[in-house]
Amino acid sequence: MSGMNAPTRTKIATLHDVARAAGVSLITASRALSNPRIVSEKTIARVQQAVEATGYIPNLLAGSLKSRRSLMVAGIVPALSVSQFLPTVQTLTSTLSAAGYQLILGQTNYDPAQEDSVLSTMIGRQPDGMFITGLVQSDKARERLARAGIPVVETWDLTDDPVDMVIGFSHDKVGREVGDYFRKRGWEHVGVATGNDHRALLRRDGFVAALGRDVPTALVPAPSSLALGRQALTDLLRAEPRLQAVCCSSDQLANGVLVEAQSRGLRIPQDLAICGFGNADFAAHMFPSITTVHVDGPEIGRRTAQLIIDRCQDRPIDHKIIDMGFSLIERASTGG
Amino acid sequence: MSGMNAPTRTKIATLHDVARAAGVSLITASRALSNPRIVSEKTIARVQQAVEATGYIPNLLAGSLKSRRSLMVAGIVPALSVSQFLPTVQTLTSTLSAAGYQLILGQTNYDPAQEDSVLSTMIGRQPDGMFITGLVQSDKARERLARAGIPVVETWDLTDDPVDMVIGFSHDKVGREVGDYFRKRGWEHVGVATGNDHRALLRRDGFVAALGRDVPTALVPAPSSLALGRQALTDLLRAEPRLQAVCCSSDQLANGVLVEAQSRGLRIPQDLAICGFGNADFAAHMFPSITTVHVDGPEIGRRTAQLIIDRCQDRPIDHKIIDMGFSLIERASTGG
DNA sequence: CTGTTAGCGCATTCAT
DNA sequence: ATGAATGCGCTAACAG
Repeated sequence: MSGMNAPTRTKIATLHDVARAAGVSLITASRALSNPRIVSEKTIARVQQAVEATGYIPNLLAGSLKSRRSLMVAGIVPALSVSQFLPTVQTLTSTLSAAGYQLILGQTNYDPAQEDSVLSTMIGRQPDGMFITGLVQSDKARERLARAGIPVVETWDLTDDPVDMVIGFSHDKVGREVGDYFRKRGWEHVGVATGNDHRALLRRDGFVAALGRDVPTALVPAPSSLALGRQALTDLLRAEPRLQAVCCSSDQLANGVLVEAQSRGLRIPQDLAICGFGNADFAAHMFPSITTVHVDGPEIGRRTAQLIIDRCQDRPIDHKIIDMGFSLIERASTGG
Repeated sequence: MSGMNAPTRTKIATLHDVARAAGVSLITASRALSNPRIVSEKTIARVQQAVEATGYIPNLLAGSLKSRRSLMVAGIVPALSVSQFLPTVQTLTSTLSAAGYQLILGQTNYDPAQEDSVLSTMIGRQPDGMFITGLVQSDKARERLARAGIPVVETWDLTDDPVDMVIGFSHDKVGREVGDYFRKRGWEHVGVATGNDHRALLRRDGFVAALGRDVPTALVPAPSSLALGRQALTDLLRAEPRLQAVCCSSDQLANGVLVEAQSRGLRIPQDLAICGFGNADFAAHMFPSITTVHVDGPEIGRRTAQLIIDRCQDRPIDHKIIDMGFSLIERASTGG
């Protein structure tokens, strides 16, 4: 099996071949496929037949170049493994797909330099719109995006000054609401387990502000995981053996804290209360179920897609800044 | 804020503008950017400066059309939420990215009709290669892929007759190995919790074959989740109250079975043994840790990327069929 | 309803 | 080391 090479690239059918096989002009073949209403039934049938016969698949690169519509939307995520964003990307993809658009995904790995380069490459592919998790930080990137002249939706955060549109919620407010909740429950010895990404740290700041005092914090690298949650609780218990409650920056971390607690024979919530973030699919079904902050990820994806589609079809947009809000869901892990 | 419209699309700089600003010809500007070795330093500097001044971003659509290299690789997954494949897609993306290629993702939602249409659209975008989870089923799709004349890698399964290349493992063998393990452990009352996707069912068939007798089976819709695992155990216990061990088609399901068992006060593994599949990141860190079948997902992604890159650069490929194998990892959930 | 002409932005010839 | 011409495959604009 050594020395094998690529299959011989047989000549690929172009629209030209289809037109010839159908006995019509190039443009008629083109219209029969992309705008059939203005072509006679007979012609359409003959073109369809020619397509079958030749195995023609339209070259979207060429079509997009001429029509200036690529039917692609670029999406930027920190990493695919950040499961937090998956439901959003999922509905984004489906909604776009239903309207004939396709998503091309780029990863930044939480690295600003990569963000800039990925963004440029993406723009170079001439997408009709752009989805971004978080806010675009660098001024250079903001300007490039603005100049691209396409709809851009920043998500999972809020700002008064988006590149174009923004749809998300305030991480500071999330932190404060959880902080208030912890304060009201009267726990004295509280800890935080948080990823080191920008938005998680914003939530932690809000949490601390609402609590009115600093608290022991276990900082773990993003993306977070169950294993990191176990480690975080281990660290927190070392720093504060009397720990009563832990606020986590994700449900994955909360899950890890829960498992580590159970492995130490701690009862949840009597010995240790746990709060997560994100309302992941498993949070409601753990034993005990996990108190968390619900954010409507799927809806963010759906509305982002709709905003982009509307813009592409020149429909007016009502609001450039959309606050999706959030809600604290009290479950068994905090005795709710 | 009503009636807002798209930002006015300012004229976007093309290579023509850059060339004019730099006082060189179009092609010299092109070479300065994409093949700088054959251009004088002075010229390169002037072109770079012109790029900065104009904010030029190359139109990759146009470049790809002419050069017949899009630097894109298409990937097909059942759904992004199938976390099983995420590590593979992750390394695939990174490895491709390091070589200058970008991944465009398509979802089939486990629907053959969607698979065909997504495949065509993908081919139309002129990718330089294609990654597919599972084997391509329909003959039509196989032929289209073959005609596209690009490297195609089917993954996470094996076959003697791939469209082009295949890299994965035998699901039948996985099922048999787990079945043998269960048989040797001497459990009498055994159940299966499985997703209803093709590959999971292949593993179940192997499991049953090795066990030598049929067993109660809880069938859940793909993609599987913790909640579905809880439901599956509930169903299995109703069918067989004396249940001693459960074989699950994913670690997510196994996790759900574990949680449901714990919520019923069952001890793992004394009252119920559990085996998963996939060796998800959390499997080793659960309490108790989950026995599972390890598959090297990241390596599948890496090697797929390498195969595609090698083909694109006309390097010979050693093997078109690569068996990655798998290994049963015995952990606490089966008393290992 | 159908056809002709032109050109999207770039890279691959071939020339110098 | 640089440039002029050509065309990738398709669709928008204007004919008929």
